Amino acid sequence: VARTGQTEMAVLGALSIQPMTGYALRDAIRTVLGHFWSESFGQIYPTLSGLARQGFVAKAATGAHAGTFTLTKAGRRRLAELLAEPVQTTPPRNGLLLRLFFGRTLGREACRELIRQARDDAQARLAELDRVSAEVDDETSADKPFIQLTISAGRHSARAAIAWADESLAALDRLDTP
Amino acid sequence: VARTGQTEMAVLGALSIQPMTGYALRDAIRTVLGHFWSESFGQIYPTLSGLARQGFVAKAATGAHAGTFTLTKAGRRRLAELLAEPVQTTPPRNGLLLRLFFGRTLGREACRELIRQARDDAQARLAELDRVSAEVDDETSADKPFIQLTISAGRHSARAAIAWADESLAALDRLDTP
DNA sequence: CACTGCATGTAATTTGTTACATGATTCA
DNA sequence: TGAATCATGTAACAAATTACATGCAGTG
Repeated sequence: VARTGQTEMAVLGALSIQPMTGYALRDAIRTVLGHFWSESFGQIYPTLSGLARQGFVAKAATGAHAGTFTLTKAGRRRLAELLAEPVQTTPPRNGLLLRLFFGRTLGREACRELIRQARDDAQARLAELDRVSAEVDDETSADKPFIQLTISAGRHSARAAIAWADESLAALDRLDTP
Repeated sequence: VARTGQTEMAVLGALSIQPMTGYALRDAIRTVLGHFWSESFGQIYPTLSGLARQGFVAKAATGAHAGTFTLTKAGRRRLAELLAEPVQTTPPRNGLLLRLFFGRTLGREACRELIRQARDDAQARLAELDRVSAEVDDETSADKPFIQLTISAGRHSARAAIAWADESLAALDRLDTP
């Protein structure tokens, strides 16, 4: 069961910021990269084993970081290599829009409910990102400006979703009372 | 090889708007739903066979629509059922943001290039959606308002991407000349 | 000492993509 | 009559999720 470059990139990248155990890695990917990335549980350990076998990461046996996986020189090179590869976009699959497209069959009220739900989700996402952004601003790290870039992307996207939802709810209301 | 509800929904939904051959279906999903949905080639025929076996679609043998797949009564019920199911969101996997997050390793200029690329893509997407929106506005169909909803979502998202890209490029420039 | 969280892994299953294979029809 | 497009499918492969299984360490 070979692993793909995508998962490798996330794992190597996370370890480039800090040595971690597999468990902590999973947690970091969920909480830190969670806004734009995800790895399923069963991916991480096999990927780590593979990377270790190829000499890209090493499990520290001693010292303060005992038990954690560390990026090797070769691993750092491999990461740079992977990052330089062209971005592969995943084919879009938006279940919400698919349902709205067939809104005539689904019914207007159900559509409204879906949109309201999407609006609430976006609102919550935005609040969370605002919180995280402020938190990141307080720490000092060479990665900070890049992290803020990704957070900003999430905020723009959330605000767009909210604006769209409001507009769409109004448009649906106009359908009922022409 | 059982098929999932997601693909079924897209296929039944497309056929609810117009009877089509499998080939046309693939084309319609690519061009009409393409902004927010995709089905790989090898999914459509097996799904159609499955739906036919269950009596949700029928291949018209005669008449003007000979050779096309048509939604049956049961199929229409099944579609309503599927549309009513809760939206399952796919786990996020944004290769662009993953790379930017590790921007320190990737390098500033490479980051800029990625963002410029993303901006161009969004710009092209927006122009295309504007075109499609105007096109849809001209025809008269009961589906029109719902279709416009999905197009509007794409436009909001594209505009957000452009604004984010501009902001981010400026932020990266400020890093170089503090 | 029971419970919670840390830590590591495997197996089964689902899902989806790519590439291949085939034949009919249309059009230049 | 050759090339392109329409049309239908299958097989091999790749990727990812879920659920299962296990053990240790700290703590109330």
